[in-house]
Amino acid sequence: MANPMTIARAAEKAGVGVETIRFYERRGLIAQPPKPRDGGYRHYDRETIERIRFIRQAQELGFSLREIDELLALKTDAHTDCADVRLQAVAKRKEIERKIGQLEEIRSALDALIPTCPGGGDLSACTIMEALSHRRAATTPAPSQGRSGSMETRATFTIDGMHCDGCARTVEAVLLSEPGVSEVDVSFSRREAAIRFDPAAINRGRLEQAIVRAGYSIMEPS
Amino acid sequence: MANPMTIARAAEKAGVGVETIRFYERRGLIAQPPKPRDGGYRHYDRETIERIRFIRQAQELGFSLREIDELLALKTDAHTDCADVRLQAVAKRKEIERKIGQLEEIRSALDALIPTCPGGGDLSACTIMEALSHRRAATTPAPSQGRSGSMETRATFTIDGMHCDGCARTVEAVLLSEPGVSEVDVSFSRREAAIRFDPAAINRGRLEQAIVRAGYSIMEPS
DNA sequence: ATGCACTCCGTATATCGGTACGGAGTCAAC
DNA sequence: GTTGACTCCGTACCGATATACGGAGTGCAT
Repeated sequence: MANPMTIARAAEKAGVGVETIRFYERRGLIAQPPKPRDGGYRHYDRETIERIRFIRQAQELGFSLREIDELLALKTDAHTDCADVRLQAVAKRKEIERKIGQLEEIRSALDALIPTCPGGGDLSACTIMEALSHRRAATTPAPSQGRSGSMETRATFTIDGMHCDGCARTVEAVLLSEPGVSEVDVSFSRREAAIRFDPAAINRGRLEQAIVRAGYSIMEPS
Repeated sequence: MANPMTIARAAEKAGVGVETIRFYERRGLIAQPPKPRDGGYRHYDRETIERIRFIRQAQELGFSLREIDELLALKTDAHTDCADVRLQAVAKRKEIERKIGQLEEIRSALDALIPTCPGGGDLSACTIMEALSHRRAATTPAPSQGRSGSMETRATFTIDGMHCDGCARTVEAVLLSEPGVSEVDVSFSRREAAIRFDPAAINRGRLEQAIVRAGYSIMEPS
């Protein structure tokens, strides 16, 4: 390559800050790239960029930097078996599952609490405050979520590869440009696209194709 | 009470550590209890113990210390309406919900990844590693890199509609998936795509089409 | 040969919720 | 009146994941 890639350009390509790269180097996550002469600038190659992207990807899957360190060590170790990696992934899934469970407990505690609160008036009547003061769970069945019977055809996809709200709007635009699509709501945070369309004009397969053509991918519900 | 409650006993009754109480005092979450004489020991009353328990309860519901601070301020403010408290609880519920959603995304990403992994054998076959390296969904077959050694041309486009580095990588991926494209460098900050391609296999027009299909637009060079 | 942007390195700072330490003071019992 | 447990206070540290700053050096274009 003609002009060597210095840290700012590498950071841009990898989608991180300059300081972050230096931080990763200090952490030992990426090797300090060779400098032409003592005192010169670091030159980054594609490998390193890939490595940084690997780190960010793994972070998005909930791996900590320490775990990513291990993952990277596995990667370069010739003796590593695929099972090792799979094991890590499974363990991480379990951990995520546990965290979800905890949060769901909290949620249902709040769900139990909120409806019993009068929602106005003196604090002394506030059941939420009371519950916080004396730990007692309010016992009210949570409002059930029942909704069915839509006239229109809808589809929901979970989409991988969106990086920001702008991506979500891009996907929206792409879908809306397909014939037969009447309404689209793409959420970046939920990684979801909800689409209303005319089944006579278009089908799920074509919608998927449009998304994939735009550079994103569909995650099949398992 | 006959014998006054010093910090260790208070901590035990409240179910926290001694240092934690001192920490809460420094944070202003609980008032520094009166000391009998200058230089004496703190004496704790039941109120304070209650307050500490309140803090722990709220923490279990996912409130941060800062939020608890606000909650406690509400509690002592005579003008507080119950609706204020309820509002906090509802907001917290929403936040919890969002966190659950994020974790569920991570879980389903892992769920998509794990079953496709052979679960044994060489790392090169590991779809999990691959997904981490190239941020493509596990279900997508990896296109093999072919290198045709012939004349290559470069093209540069200015692109409108990219919102982040992720968008830039998306465009990169889209372009790389076109036949005849050998190297792509998309910069978000410069809003530019530099492409090297084989003119026998593809032309500028088709490259533009690919970008537009992905939801971005080309700004014509004047 | 000068200017300017970039980079280097070490260090400091930020958040969150604590925990630990060290030296001095206090309290109660023996 | 001494011993031993407890407490006080300030301060430093933990772990995670970076971000910010400042002064000196480097690379490149004019």
